[in-house]
Amino acid sequence: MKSEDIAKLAGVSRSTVSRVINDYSNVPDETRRKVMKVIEEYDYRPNAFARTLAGKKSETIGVFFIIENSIEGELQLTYNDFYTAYLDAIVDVANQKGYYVLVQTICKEEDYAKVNKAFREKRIDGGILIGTREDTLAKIEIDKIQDKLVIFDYELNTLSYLASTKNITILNSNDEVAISFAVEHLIERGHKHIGFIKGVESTLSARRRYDGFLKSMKLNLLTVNENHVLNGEFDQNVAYKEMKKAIDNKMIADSYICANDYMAIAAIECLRDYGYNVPKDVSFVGFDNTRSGQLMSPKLTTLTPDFFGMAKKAVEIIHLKSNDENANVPDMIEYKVDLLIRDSVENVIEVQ
Amino acid sequence: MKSEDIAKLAGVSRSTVSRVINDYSNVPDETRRKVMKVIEEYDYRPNAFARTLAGKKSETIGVFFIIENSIEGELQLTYNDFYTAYLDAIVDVANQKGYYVLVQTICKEEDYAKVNKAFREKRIDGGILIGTREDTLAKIEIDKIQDKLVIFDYELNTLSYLASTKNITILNSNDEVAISFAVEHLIERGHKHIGFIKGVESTLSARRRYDGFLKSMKLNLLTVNENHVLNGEFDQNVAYKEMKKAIDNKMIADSYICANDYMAIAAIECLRDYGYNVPKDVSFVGFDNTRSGQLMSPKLTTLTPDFFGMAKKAVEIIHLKSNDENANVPDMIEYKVDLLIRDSVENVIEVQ
DNA sequence: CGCGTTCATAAACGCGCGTTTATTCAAATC
DNA sequence: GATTTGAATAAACGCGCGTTTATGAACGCG
Repeated sequence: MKSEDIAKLAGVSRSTVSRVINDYSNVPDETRRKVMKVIEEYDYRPNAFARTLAGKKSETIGVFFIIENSIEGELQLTYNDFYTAYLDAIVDVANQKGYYVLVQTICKEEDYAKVNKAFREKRIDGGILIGTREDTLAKIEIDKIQDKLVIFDYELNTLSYLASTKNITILNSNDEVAISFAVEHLIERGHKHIGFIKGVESTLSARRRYDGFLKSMKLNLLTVNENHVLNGEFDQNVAYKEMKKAIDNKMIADSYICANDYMAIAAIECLRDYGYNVPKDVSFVGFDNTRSGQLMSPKLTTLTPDFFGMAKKAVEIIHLKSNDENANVPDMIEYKVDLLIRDSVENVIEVQ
Repeated sequence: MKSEDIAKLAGVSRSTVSRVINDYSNVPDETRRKVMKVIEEYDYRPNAFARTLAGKKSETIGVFFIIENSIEGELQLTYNDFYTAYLDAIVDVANQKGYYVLVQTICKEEDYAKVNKAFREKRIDGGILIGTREDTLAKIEIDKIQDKLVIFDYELNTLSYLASTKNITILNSNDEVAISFAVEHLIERGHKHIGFIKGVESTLSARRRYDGFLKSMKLNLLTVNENHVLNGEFDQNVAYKEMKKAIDNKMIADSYICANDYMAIAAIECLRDYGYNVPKDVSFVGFDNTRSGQLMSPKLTTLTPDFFGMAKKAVEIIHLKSNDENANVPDMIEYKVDLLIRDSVENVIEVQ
């Protein structure tokens, strides 16, 4: 069933059918109704390939996950809840707006070509990059696709370069403010000796989260004890070992803010293994709002990025830009991260 | 840059370029090299839309998640680890084989039209259905797309109908055998009073897992204590409440096999909340190998479906069928589920 | 009545590529 | 040397649709 068939059945020409489908104004109601009736009767849908070939948008968004240190034969996305959370939100929002979503993972050096390929072969209207690293942009044909790109949580140090020369939109979680929520929450509950478990320092997220911690502590006139800052490298095993060291050295803080949930969970496990009670002895605040943190006991108090907000904005921006070359879109938008209070922070009773 | 440009630059006709690209045999090495050189020099890629329009495959696979009881504004896929695990594996395998992956979620009644739409508009080479329910097939244009469909974990009671009349391939996890692994593992470690936490009875998974439990217990000459069978409905909150009831009635089994990890985690939390130790007092085996089970303490012993195996086969079948109408593909394949022994099962010391 | 105008719509062209058919030219056969 | 054969490749057509251009009918006005 193609538009020509519809035209014949409706007793009009193919171009009239096309005008009806694309909602052009210069077609009388009478004719429009006649054509619509046939279209509905035969449940006709235009071929998306022919449409795109003839110049229409593909109505498809590409989502590219850049995953470092991926392990052959292991699940890549599932390993990090926030990857799937972003994807989940994007699929939901995009589908609502009538967009198709194409998913690709970039694990190896040569996988970067997938981005260009998707833009050229599939004519995707826009691409969302998640997990972008410092050198990522050098590996894709940035000039050709820059104004169709939305990047989540991109590296700060290249940000100024980008904003001034490229037409890319960056959506960032405001990690610094997020951490200040955590610090203030702990202070309200009587904590003073607040520690921090850091992520991989080469990433934007880790740096901003730690910076936010230092700033917020200073602002609240609390000192940071070096021994209470552990380097967990975003890795549960490393976090466990670091916490073990702290236990051995008897240098345990009242509470720890962690750069992600997984490190918090590992540290809590470690403390438990050596006889401590969480949250009674030590309190914890995580980051990312993973399912694991939600299910554990005590339920982890954590900081939750605005997955839906960012996904929605990303789709909107791609929609806007693909329909208007000169659409005015900000270079960068920061998204608020919410504190989700659950059960891993205890009230500290002051000793008089 | 299109094939015509390449043709001019190489001093041949467009059809010769096409023959080179599609690897036809009737083109001399000399000519082939000449054309290839120009193609590489300009990094030319044929337009996928034009190719598909001209009759080639779209080289795209659709993945459809049917999600019941989805909550507006909540993450759909992330809520169930195994959804993302399947997706993860499919993206990985499909990308390796040069396929694009299109993801859609089906939450509402009208979303079922997305399946037909994707097949017609996007000419996807095949579709994978995950979370299929009894009435799903009635809601899609099954006749038109049946031989391009692979279904994961489909309902048993309609299986015979399907296998005989439709050309659909079903990939199932062998849940019954899986549960027998769990039962035998518990027996080996000295458990005799083995309990079970059931899922939603209307689903294939829940039924097969419980059936497997009953059969395996019988086979091993153990009796099932009715009070040790809890109905958790695949829901962590329900599982918690059911376990609470069991505690109140002092009817706690030595160990529980759970129809999914989330119920196991909730039940363990409940026991802990009321002073029991897991695994010392009560042991647990979960199902699905979620990240949460991997991270908790004690690490959950669980049954893990063959995500990669099923994903690989699904992609292979779609590839096969889309290249050979009469390809001989089995109606159903059962996949082995592995027991992943971790720390949530204790050795029971016999009292002499 | 004759001519310019406007509106509805039909016909024609192009999107980029695969494939079928036609053409060319050289080698081989008689 | 004339004719056939075959390989190489150029030209032409179709995939289904959007869009531009052309056509024709209806209308208004002098």
